[in-house]
Amino acid sequence: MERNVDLDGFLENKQNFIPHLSIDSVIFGFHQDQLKVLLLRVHDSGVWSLSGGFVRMEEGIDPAALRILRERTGLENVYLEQYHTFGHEDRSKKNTLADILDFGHTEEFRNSWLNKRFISIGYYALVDFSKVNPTPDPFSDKAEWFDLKDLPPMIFDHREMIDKALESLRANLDTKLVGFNLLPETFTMPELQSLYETILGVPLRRNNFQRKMLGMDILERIEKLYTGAANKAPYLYKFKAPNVEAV
Amino acid sequence: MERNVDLDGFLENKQNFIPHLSIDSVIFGFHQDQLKVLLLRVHDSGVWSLSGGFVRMEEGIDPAALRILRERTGLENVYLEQYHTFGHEDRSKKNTLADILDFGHTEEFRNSWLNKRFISIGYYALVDFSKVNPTPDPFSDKAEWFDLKDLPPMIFDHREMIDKALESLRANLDTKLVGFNLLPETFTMPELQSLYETILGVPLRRNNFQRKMLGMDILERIEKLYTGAANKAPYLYKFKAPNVEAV
DNA sequence: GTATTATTGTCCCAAAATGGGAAAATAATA
DNA sequence: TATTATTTTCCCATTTTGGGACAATAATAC
Repeated sequence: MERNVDLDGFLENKQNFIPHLSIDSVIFGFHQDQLKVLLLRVHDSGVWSLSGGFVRMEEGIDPAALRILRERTGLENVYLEQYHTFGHEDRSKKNTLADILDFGHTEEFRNSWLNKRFISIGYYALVDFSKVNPTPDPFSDKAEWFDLKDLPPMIFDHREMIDKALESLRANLDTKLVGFNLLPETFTMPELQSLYETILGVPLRRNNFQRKMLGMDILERIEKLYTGAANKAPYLYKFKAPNVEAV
Repeated sequence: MERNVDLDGFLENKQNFIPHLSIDSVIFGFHQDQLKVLLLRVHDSGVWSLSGGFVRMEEGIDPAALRILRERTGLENVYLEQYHTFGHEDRSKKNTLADILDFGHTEEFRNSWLNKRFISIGYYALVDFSKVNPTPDPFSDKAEWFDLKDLPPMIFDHREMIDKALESLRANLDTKLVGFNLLPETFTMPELQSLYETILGVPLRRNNFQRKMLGMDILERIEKLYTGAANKAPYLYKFKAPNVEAV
């Protein structure tokens, strides 16, 4: 079965990437009170992967991660954080690309640098869901958001990479005040609370949550009110400090 | 100037290491109320480095880090934690080995895989100072403990690697109860407090520190008392949970 | 208009955790 | 037996957190 997958120069590593080393990013978004991750479907398969890529010989790893992210989302300024490097000896031995992609030049692929053992540097990105333009890469034919609680089969160890990214995000949520990067410019207090509840996986109390957030003096209350329903309209807030600092 | 530095097979990568990828470990110890790091002196130079090494083609990165650690300290079971991967494009362009080591086969070295750009996975280890047997590696002629507040000139970006490791250690100190790995089996409360004060860099209150530690129900009080001076002898404690869990 | 309903925003008090001073205990020495 | 230095415990004031109740308000129902 011949599939028209264009790996322009990839198989021969014409772009001069560092061998055995990759970058994978868990792209988090928040939509309809759910935490989402952007995944790529490996060509004509039921197997999905994180947004990944390789590091050029003269390129820093942070710039490489940002470049890859730009290509998958269209976004220039994203909050990005390196959280763990995955290097178990057989992390890429299950659900390998060679197993999934059986297009024409299979033999060429199996022997190429792409089919070797890889150590992958894990990043997670926090983006404004509505601003993302999901774009597949040469290994995939589709880019789609998935609910974190309903993930599809995934390539390699990408499932564990997501789990660990969520763990890191949780740990950083309070200390680094990082959640705002998942929301649009302005938001209501219930929206912010829902975000925190979803990430942490626990319900929080309205009154105490509001007290804590306002007490930190990081929110600016926009005077205008929100369009609404048959009840009191919530205020809109914006985050005082500019979003996006990490990396 | 010809120096007798034996890099048996290193220059030609006979051991089949993954190119462009290294591991560096910040080995922390605690001695005389000071936080120490174990450093290696690059052959006949005033420049020092962390304990580092490379990953074999079929070897996981955690086992590789443990192997390197074993070679430098003689210890089998050490608390080891991966904290950050350093991959700035010119992180290895200052104080390079080629600059420092000017032994006979300089030309061979300059052209070898060792003199290329490296991405380094950073670990930190917490060890019982008294149990370590410091041992240099093929690139160094001396292994020595340094006070964290009095570090010598260091190769590459190893100084920043230490700074960032300390940052991570501080962040993990309370949540992961990791400090006990720096002490011997049994210790007194003032010793434990001194450890915390030294790592965190702030003075703590005796009474409240003790309340907090005892309140967590992780310490077992050994009934025997400590040999002493002209005052009340402190109790000895031991950590209930077995040390060494990470990695 | 007035009452109703569903939320949001605010207030208050009890419980728990923390800061910080002082007293009790004790091992050696004078 | 008193003194000294240090460890351990106790206690109270302050701050933070948990949790219930009430006031405010935007649309709808009457």
